Amino acid sequence: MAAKKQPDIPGNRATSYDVAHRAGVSQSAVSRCFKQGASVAPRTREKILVAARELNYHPNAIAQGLITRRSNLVAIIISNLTNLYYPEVLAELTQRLSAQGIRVLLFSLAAESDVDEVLDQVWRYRVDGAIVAARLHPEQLAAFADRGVPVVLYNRIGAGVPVASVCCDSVSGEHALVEALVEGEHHVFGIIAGPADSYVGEERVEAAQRRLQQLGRSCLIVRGNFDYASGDAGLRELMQATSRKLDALICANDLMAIGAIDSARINFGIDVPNDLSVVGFDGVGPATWLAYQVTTIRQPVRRMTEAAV
Amino acid sequence: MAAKKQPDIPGNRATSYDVAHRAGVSQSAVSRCFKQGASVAPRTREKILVAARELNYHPNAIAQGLITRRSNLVAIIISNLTNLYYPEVLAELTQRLSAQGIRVLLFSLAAESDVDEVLDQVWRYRVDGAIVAARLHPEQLAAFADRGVPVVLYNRIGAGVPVASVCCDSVSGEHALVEALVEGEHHVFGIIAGPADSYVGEERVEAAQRRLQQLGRSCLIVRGNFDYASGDAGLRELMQATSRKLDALICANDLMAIGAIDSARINFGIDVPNDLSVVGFDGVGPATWLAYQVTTIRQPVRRMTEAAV
DNA sequence: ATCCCCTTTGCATCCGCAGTCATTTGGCCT
DNA sequence: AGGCCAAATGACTGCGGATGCAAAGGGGAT
Repeated sequence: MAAKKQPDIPGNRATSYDVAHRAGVSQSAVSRCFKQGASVAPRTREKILVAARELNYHPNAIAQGLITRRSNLVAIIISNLTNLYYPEVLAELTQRLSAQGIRVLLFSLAAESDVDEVLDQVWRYRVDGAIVAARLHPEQLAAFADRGVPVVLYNRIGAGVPVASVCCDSVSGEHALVEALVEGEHHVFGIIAGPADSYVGEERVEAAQRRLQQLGRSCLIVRGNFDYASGDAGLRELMQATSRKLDALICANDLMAIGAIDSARINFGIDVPNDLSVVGFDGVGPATWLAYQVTTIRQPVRRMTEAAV
Repeated sequence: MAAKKQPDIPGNRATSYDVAHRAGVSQSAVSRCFKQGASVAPRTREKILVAARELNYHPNAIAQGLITRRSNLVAIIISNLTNLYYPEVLAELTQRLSAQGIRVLLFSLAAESDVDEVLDQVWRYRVDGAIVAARLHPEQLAAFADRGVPVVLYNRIGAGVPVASVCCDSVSGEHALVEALVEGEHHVFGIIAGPADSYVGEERVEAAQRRLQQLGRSCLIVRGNFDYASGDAGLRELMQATSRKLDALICANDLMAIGAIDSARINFGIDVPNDLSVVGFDGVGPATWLAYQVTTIRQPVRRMTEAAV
């Protein structure tokens, strides 16, 4: 008479015991039934599944995580999601991880200094791994190692610490871009680099610069910070710095390339791409828009994420 | 002698018992120490905190979740992250929720049909709430209610079911846009709508259309599906359908507006904005780029997310 | 029919922590 | 010094499910 549990009250979810009771078996049987590969008689399994459906039972992942010590969670830490490039990566990652039965715990940083707070949370949730697209101090990286949490750095590299990381092959990508430009009879080269502390930015620029030298070309370099506005700013700087007519521009990422193109057309009346060729790097969506058609190296998002998994 | 636990082995994390033992207190004390508002003597707290730091102890959120029945997790379900508009929202949301001590479990859908799989996971993790920017069947919505999981629909609305949702005030936004266009001496109006099953899309278009009628203007409407390509396609359709010179174009979102602008310039040689005014809706980043300067209503992301929390 | 072996099943225990209750401690007043 | 009350602390249980182990069941071969 005194029903301790009222199955109709919202939030009072069925447990494996409830299912077991209803199916007339033990809790272990229910547990085994939901763990594939376990030995359960077809008849029993059927009974249990029916009972589970009737009670609307879903195994409690929290409890599972507690006992198995596997949360099936990975943390994804991204410094600034508005980067235009990350959303694509993120979508790809979450879907791919989902397919593996792994859930994504997302963290996004308002400021780089928040990393420590975020990491605290990461530890608490006992994640099985982490994918990081943000700057990490060596000691933060070491913290992952201490706790046995696999980390994959995305387009970053560990400063002196051995750590897994997936990066696109910036070097050969830039080489290809430079070669294409040189073959296209371009002569006055400009480069808009990324911020000095960006690993990929530096790598790309260095690669481009080296190749240009090998091919006997020189170039001007200015710095941006990967956003749209710094494409504009970078172009202005370059225009001021050179007296000769700039006809090839290499940008460390697509967004700056787009900014530079817009600026060239609007502020300087330059005909892109006829009078000035602009190349970027990333292959983000907008680069393919009619107005831009930036030549760019599309980062192999798919393969990169696969490797990350 | 026989150390059962070797604290140095990675992955073997300290528990509250370990901390208690080291600090010479009971496990309860440790627990209380990390729960603010509990009564712990300052001296004891100090001892515990020292021990915790030495052992690198972080409370296990999984175990906490199991016993308190609060996971401190919210699910965020987004159908297509590449929408350009969502990343901004997502970043804002994660940061805001983090500030509240709530973590984000991210799900992204490859296809609308995957919703049920995703929901299964959502139930398993016993999330405390969910924010959904995807189409949900009424029965799916009902499932949330059954389980007592608060849902917030983002720019969607429940089909006949009462449910919390945050939306931007599309109606007055569109009214304002239309009025601005009419005052600007525009005469031939075109509208590129969203897909028929998009709630916000329809709402925006209807609002614009109604206002145009009130002001004695008529317009042509074609459909798109919110992406860049359909801005181009929509414009082509409109150009074909009307003999008079189109001079005002209203798009249901920014991305289509951008697509239309590019198409107008490149495929039709139209001078935007001098010969054709284009307005959008969203206020996504690229809309503010030099080349576009789309007039748009910026959705109040900040306030919307706050409301969602 | 008997025996044997393999598949099913149930029991008991543990994962790490929060909260309940009973006990102890310490401060303070008379 | 004795007594009293509130604050501080510890033993204990349970959240929901996984898993080792022993017991029970079923089928075939002899």
